[in-house]
Amino acid sequence: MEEKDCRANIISATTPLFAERGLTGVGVRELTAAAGVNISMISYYFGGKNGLYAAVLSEQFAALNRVADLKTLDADPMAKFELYLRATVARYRENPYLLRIYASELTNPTPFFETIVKPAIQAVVQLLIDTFSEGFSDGRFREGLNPTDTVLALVGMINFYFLLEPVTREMVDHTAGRDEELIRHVMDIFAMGILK
Amino acid sequence: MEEKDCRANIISATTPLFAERGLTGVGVRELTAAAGVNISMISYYFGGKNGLYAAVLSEQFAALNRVADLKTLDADPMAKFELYLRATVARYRENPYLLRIYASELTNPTPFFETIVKPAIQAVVQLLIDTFSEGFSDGRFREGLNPTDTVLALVGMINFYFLLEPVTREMVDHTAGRDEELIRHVMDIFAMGILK
DNA sequence: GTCTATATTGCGATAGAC
DNA sequence: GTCTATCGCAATATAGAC
Repeated sequence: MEEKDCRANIISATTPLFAERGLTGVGVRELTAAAGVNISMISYYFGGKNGLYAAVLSEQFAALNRVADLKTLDADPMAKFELYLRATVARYRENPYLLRIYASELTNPTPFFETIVKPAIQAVVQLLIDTFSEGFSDGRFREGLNPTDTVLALVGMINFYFLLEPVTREMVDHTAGRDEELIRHVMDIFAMGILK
Repeated sequence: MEEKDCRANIISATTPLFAERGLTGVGVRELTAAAGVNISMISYYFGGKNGLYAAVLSEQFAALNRVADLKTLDADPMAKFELYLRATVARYRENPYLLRIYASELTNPTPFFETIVKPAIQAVVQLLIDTFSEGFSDGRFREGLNPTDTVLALVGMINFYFLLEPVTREMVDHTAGRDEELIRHVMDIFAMGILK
């Protein structure tokens, strides 16, 4: 296998293992077996298990950075919030491992939390706060709302819904077919909750 | 140290380590060093590291089971939702490690997820769904609301707020002094979002 | 009940052959 | 660039002394 393919192949084959068991929960032998490569390839391409994990993390959070496209968009704040919801749901569908790695870094941070994870999430939250402030100064939202709390409420509704999937699997339909209903439902509560 | 004290001491001293680094992220040497006991005490009292972790998990989720008190309470649904919020916030203040272990089990489940974690969370969610249904059949809530989605929105707003603390620490005051404002804010959005 | 000492296994990393 | 073989270390667990 040539270099570029091999590197990418190792990353994609090991992402599910890191997502399900964490950095410390999986060993290099299992990682390389899943990728179908020799054990020494991890050191060769990534300088070690931690280096491979950092590469996995970078790839995952690159997807999150695309939310920044909202900034350049010319739309009113509520439409932007809805686009955020849609982008979030779409991202979790395209990439079923992102949320696990995301939440795993929040609860059991590795050395890469500060450099890769935290800045990426902060950028999204800040973008949403700016969006809220825009609508607030236009007088669209109720008085007395705290921008950060409001934004974190929206972020929490959608993310925790997916995070709880292992627990609520038997209580609610988690297939993509219901995504549209979910988005509408969250937007519904949020809009009624904050609009004048 | 006598038996009962020693057992309890090991559990309380190792809970922070398990919470911050996960079951696989910490070794028995470090665990026993933190508790100030000999390495063999883990096998003696708990039959091994996994047994200790299970004991830690049981203790943590016992706190969660106290939410079931809501069931016997004679109050209207919105008051019950507010009590759920208050109980949740109080629980995370009393026990700063519960949420991390909780979320860690959601993302990187151990063998104890199915037996200890999942049933405890399901009971809380089901209780809130029943509370919602009660208010819905009394005609208090807007038509078109899905009970499960609505309840998960509430659960997500409060839990994800705390989960994001490592990221939002510099953006928002996370001290207990602001808890009352947070609860009021979440209840505000939720009530406006679902009431007729 | 608590200790030391050790058995056993698995880990991550790499030297060196090809 | 990819392999085998192995090094050095840390892991969990426990036997057996006290």
